[in-house]
Amino acid sequence: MIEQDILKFMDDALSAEKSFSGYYTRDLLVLENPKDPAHGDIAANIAFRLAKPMKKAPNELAKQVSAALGARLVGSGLEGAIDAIEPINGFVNIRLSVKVLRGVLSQISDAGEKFGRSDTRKGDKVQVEFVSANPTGTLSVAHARQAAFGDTLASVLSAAGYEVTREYYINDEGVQITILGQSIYARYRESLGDEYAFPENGYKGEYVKEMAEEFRKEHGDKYKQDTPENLKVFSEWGCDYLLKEIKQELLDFGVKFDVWFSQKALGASGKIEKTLGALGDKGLLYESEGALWFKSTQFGDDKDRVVKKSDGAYTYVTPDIAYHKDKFERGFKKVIDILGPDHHGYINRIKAAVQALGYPADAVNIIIIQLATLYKDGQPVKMSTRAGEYITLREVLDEVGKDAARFFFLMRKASAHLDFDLELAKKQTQENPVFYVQYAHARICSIISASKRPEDRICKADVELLSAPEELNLFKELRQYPVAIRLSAHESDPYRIITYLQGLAACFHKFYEANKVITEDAELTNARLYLISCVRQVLANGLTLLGVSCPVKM
RNA sequence: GCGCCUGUAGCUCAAUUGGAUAGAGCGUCAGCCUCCGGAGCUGAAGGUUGUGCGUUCAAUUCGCACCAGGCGCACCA
Repeated sequence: MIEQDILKFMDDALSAEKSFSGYYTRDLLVLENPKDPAHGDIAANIAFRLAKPMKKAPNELAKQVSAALGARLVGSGLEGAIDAIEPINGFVNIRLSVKVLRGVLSQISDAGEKFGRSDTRKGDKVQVEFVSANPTGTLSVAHARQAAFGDTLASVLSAAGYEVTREYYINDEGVQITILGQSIYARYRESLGDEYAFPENGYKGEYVKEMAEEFRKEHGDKYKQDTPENLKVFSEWGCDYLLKEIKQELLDFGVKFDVWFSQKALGASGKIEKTLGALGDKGLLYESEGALWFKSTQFGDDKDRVVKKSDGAYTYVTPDIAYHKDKFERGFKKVIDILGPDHHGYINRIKAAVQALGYPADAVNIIIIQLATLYKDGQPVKMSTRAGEYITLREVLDEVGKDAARFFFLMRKASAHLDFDLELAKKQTQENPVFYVQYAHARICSIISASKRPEDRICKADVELLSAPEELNLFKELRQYPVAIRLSAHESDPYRIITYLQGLAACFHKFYEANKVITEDAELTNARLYLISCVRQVLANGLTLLGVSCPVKM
């Protein structure tokens, strides 16, 4: 990469410069991309950092640095790559040559769908756990955003070179599952024509009635007696039924998990007891008021937590602590938990447990995904969990389709509330950002097809013919794609890919308005077809990362 | 009461993690099709970045205190 070469060149030059000796060190050298094109392609703020210790004006130093670099440019091997090194406002601005900027095209056509990916972290195992909704109902909008986010974050990390596992933790035993079984059972009795009291905290949704109906069709009145054995059958049947539905919904949303991890299996393996044993051996457990407590305050939690209630049952966190221990024992260096905003209070508990078990606190990264508010006709769509009424993932999918849904859920950073305008997501016009980006892709395909030259026959053309301002802008924009991936992985948030794609699409549309691709000039036509096929490749790479399709026609 | 998140143009949001004149889309107003997809493009108007201190050569970004909104604070899951 040219940035690395320039960094090394500058470091060598500045280290050798006598007037800076004693002041300059490598860590002061930071390169950035100026947003104003008048400031060149790469900028260094080194002069500001040297100003204080050297007691000199920044711009004075910027001039000195520029002169020192300029003097060493010839013979450095970079003389063809750098057009200018100039001090402005205390910054040292470097302008790359058109030749270097154009170089991105061959990088793209050589790497193809791998362009933007990196393998520098090969072997770093990362786990992304997300959705993990209790199988007691279908998935909601909140889960939908978590699903889009988790799946795409996993893709981004994988593009950044990590070895990623997507995992879903199934809460397939415990109080909620018992209540689910009771709820189905009650509806089952109703469908058999019996009077039967519906459980107080039961699941009141319509789907429970449908499930009971289904169950009755399968088994008749065979499970009519309300024995504990029979109720267990309802719990297990219901859990399996809903899990199957959840899996299908996620598949339709383009989300596929590598591992479905069962809490029941975790319990059966004895790992929960083993985990408590491990904590006990470290002296981190104590008994009080008939319950067993974990000294989580030793690791930054606000209060100690009960792990075993006075009635002998585990609390919600206990299996989760064992689960996290199991994650690390499976070799994950980094574990990412994606949770809903109702889990704020949970972060410190898990972090405390992870540390107590001997792993660093930052080995687990807990990301809270804020809620999305759906808007219809300019009005927020009411969400209510009471009486089992809520907007489901399925409804959003049916309403706007997979592409728009995924794109919209990812548009904002996870920590921000998201307004999701259902009308806008459906619109096939320029106002709709997902169509704006897809349109650019389709438009390129259309031009290539009109050129009567199949894409696989478009080869490296005479790129020196490409020098229009809009073409230079495209080179610069294309160069930023790997940066967008790197930042996105670093911040653990894919929204930046969306921002990037919107920018690239805009750059392309501007190019299109100003320059005709297919002309009488065969050489220029070739060169421009080559350029737009590179743009298409990068748009496709980005959209694929998001799980959004790349239409050839719209 | 305590904790987390958010506050930027009329609306929805950016701003390369502390950089240069805070940028896009929608909406408003004014333009661009004999032409590869007008599902696009060009221009104008629109700002005390919630408020106040502070740190810094430099603050939308970091710290503190307020203000406003959202969400959490169980021997529930």
